[in-house]
Amino acid sequence: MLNPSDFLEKVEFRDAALMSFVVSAVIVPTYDAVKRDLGITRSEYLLLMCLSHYPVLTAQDVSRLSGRPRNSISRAVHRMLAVGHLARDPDPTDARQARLSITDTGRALHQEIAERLRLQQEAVLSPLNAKERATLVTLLSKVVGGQPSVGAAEL
Amino acid sequence: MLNPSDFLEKVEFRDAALMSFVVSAVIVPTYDAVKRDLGITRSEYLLLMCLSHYPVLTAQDVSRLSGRPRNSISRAVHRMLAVGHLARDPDPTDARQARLSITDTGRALHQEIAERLRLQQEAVLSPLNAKERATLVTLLSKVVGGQPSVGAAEL
DNA sequence: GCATAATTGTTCCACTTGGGACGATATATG
DNA sequence: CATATATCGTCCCAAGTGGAACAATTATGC
Repeated sequence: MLNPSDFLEKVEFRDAALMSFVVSAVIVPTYDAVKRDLGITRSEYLLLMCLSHYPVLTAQDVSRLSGRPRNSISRAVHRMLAVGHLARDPDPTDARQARLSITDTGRALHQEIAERLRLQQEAVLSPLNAKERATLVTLLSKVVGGQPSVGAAEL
Repeated sequence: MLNPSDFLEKVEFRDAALMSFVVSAVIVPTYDAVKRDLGITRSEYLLLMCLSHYPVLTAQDVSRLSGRPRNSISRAVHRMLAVGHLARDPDPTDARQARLSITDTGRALHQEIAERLRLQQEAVLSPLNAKERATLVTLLSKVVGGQPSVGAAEL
């Protein structure tokens, strides 16, 4: 029977394909489960994640951090506002932008999702021991640090 | 100014995020350019890639190899047939399925796209020397080989 | 052998996505 | 100070996506 991983021995850009395979193994099943169980889309989670790590951001900030277009963030903001995971206050110094911050329920939701992703990451990377794991992170960090212009991760 | 890579030091699943960042740096700009210059979508390229590595496949085979749903493959097959990058012959032993194969122009197109991806991969991974590169591949292969059930890479 | 189940490829449709344009506001320039 | 330019958030719309149902065909079970 044909298998998706058969490709990894043939593809012309094997290193990237291997990494993509590993990333997908972490993210895809987890997001499917998150969407099914919690009703949260990827854009919405990215929004919560951004606000979990920065106390106040504008929608534009989130767009730049996450690499998603502004209209996607705008939609996510409205949904998260409607369910109370977000607070929005007008910026007193600039009426164009609004100051977004996460609520307690939003933070709890983020932690639940992040924990799922972390657990799946541990499961996928379990074939590596601690030293190998450290080496992997070192190498990846070196690659990221060497990029001239930075895009965004497709989390 | 906020930067997408700021996240990589904060995110709860850093290893996967680092890998995702690197994969995106290879794939996203290249596919954008391929779509702009050559008018080929990701599903269509995946179809050509599958058929470049296997002489004859059914649409179902391509679906399983690429991890895309069958209707996406069906659409891609029709488009690639229309522009002559694909040939389709009925299977004499099973009238349900059709035998797909790539044409010379399709193969040339695949090679053009694969070369672009390979070049971008080399640029992104250029911070690593040959030994580091080999270590990275070894570690990634170990991870992939240790997965109990295999999904698909999001190429 | 015949009814039932499974498989292939396709079509339909609801949903998501992101580019472009827009009004409102802020900044830069002359 | 006035006008042009830039930025923020939003809305509209075309394009892409994948789930579900479907007809045609093949495999399976009794």
